[in-house]
Amino acid sequence: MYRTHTCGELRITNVGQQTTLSGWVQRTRKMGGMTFVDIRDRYGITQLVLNQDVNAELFDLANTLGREFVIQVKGEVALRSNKNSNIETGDIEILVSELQVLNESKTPPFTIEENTDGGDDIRMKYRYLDLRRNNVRSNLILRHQIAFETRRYLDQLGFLEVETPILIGSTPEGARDFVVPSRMNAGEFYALPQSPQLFKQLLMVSGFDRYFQIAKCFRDEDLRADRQPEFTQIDCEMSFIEQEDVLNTFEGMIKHLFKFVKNMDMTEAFPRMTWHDAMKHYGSDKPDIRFEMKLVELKEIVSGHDFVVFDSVPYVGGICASGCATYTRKQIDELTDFVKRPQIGAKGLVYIRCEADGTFKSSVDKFYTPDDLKNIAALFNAQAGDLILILAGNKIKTQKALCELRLEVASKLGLRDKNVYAPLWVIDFPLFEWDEDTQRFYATHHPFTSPNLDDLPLLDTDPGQVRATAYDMVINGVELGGGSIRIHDSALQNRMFELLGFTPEKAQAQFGFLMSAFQYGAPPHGGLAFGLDRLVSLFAGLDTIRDCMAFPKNNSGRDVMIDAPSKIDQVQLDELNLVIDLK
RNA sequence: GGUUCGGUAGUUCAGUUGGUUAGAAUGCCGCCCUGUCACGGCGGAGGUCGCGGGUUCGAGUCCCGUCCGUACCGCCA
Repeated sequence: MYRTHTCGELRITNVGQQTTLSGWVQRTRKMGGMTFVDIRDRYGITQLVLNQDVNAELFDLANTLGREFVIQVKGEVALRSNKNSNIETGDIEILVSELQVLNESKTPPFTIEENTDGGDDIRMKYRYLDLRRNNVRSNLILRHQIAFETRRYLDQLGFLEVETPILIGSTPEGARDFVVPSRMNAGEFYALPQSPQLFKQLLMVSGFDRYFQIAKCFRDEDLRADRQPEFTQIDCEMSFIEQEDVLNTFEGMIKHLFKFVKNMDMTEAFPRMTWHDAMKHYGSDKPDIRFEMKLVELKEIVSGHDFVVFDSVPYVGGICASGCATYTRKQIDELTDFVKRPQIGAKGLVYIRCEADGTFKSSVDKFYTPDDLKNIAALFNAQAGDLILILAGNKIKTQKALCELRLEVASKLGLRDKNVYAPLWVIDFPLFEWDEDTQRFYATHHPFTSPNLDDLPLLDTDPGQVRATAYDMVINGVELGGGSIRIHDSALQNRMFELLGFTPEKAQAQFGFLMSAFQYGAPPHGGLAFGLDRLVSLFAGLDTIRDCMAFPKNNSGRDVMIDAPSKIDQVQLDELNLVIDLK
């Protein structure tokens, strides 16, 4: 028997018992005639003690142990004379009577500790060592708990977990597909699913009624801290429901997870905000509502004062940074540089300082009287001591820039506390987005999203104004998940394809199976999907989803541990009828 | 495709205006140390300054190119 206990479970009540432990050497401390060894496993750390006077041979062996050696020890659990309150097993130690080295270890390239000395690069190359670290492992434990509680909640509500294929066909809309060549069908390719979207709708046609799946999804796009080429969705679909049913069911799921994973009670109903209001007040379709600082539109009030910057643009807006009137010139310059970065793209930044004495000081004093400034400040409800920051330009771009500025200022003010969770639903997304480059409409969500039935007449007159029955759940400015009520009527679906520029033939070729299925009695249905990785990283307070995945890929989509992707043998290429022609 | 920051000891980093033998911490090795727990003390080893070219009497440092990594923009229905 390798062990009778784990390295994390022995307590003062075990004193006097004989025990056998197995684990990794965390560290040894040599005191001369006495050596302490910390032995670690997934459950914790226990101190071993060896005394030269008691057993010199054992003592010498212990002094040869290196970090990360795998050892087995037997001995008596004893009370420590000097207790360590920092660890759970700190009241006891093991008086070692037998010691066996199960496996030696090379010195690891970085230390296996909470605050490791390894950078991301080296940690990813030796990810199996990185995963021995407490904080990384605890993220995976959290992930397990979330997945487990998700299954428990949905099972209780009668949802069935159904697996859908990984090797499917390519679809033109949406993200770039990962593609897999078919040996048995020369010259043809599978694609990996971007999501199980079509399959879950087909399951509704099959009468499965309530489906979910914790599903791997694949998108071949450039990566970010919160984007990996393969990621996991909690994918759900329901029949005979309306938007309200979906929102309630999955608001309940998130509350369940907060309760059973984070032990936090979320009793309030999640607020709902239309997409239109989200853009107007926050400049974003995923607003962070942990704090207010809403965007205020100023075009009307600031126009007509001969200030050409404001007069010549379609949109002027600002935010009020409370308590920031004390910002120095240097701090304001930093904010100006921030918004002028090419990624944000503002031309400049105008400020109005609401001084403590009730007067106003601004960078545009030349054009506005103290009364003008007072009226502007009133729109923000600004108090003495606040700082108003104003941007001007193209409406969408400037709102986006204000959104970034708002988040930046909030970060500086400490308003983005990771322990505070502010969820909401964003609803009433537009059904279509117009693309200037290709001069056509694209589906904002996807082509199977049902229009809001009240807006059906607009489909013919002004498609850009049609609202979709689509919804996103947003927490702390992170889009955690989203979905829609789907079209279940093939005539309406055909109309959608038409508006999206599909010819009937192309629609038939791409989605014929779905259109056929819909002719055999498709129930009204809808659903959504949550990003499991984002959910876990939000719960764990991580800045990147990589640290809640066991084996993530780097920014270039490489797995630096196994060195993938990689070249393949000519034999394999020949089998697949592939010729490499690098440009 | 673009923008930003970075690449120096096993690791994390410092390195002045371009100037003698490139430093620190940590890890590693050796010796000492009987109550440590980030133990402590003494000593030691350890470097293709990412790579290639250029400027210069002289380049870790300046210039050009390139590769790699990071965050972001585009992209991600």
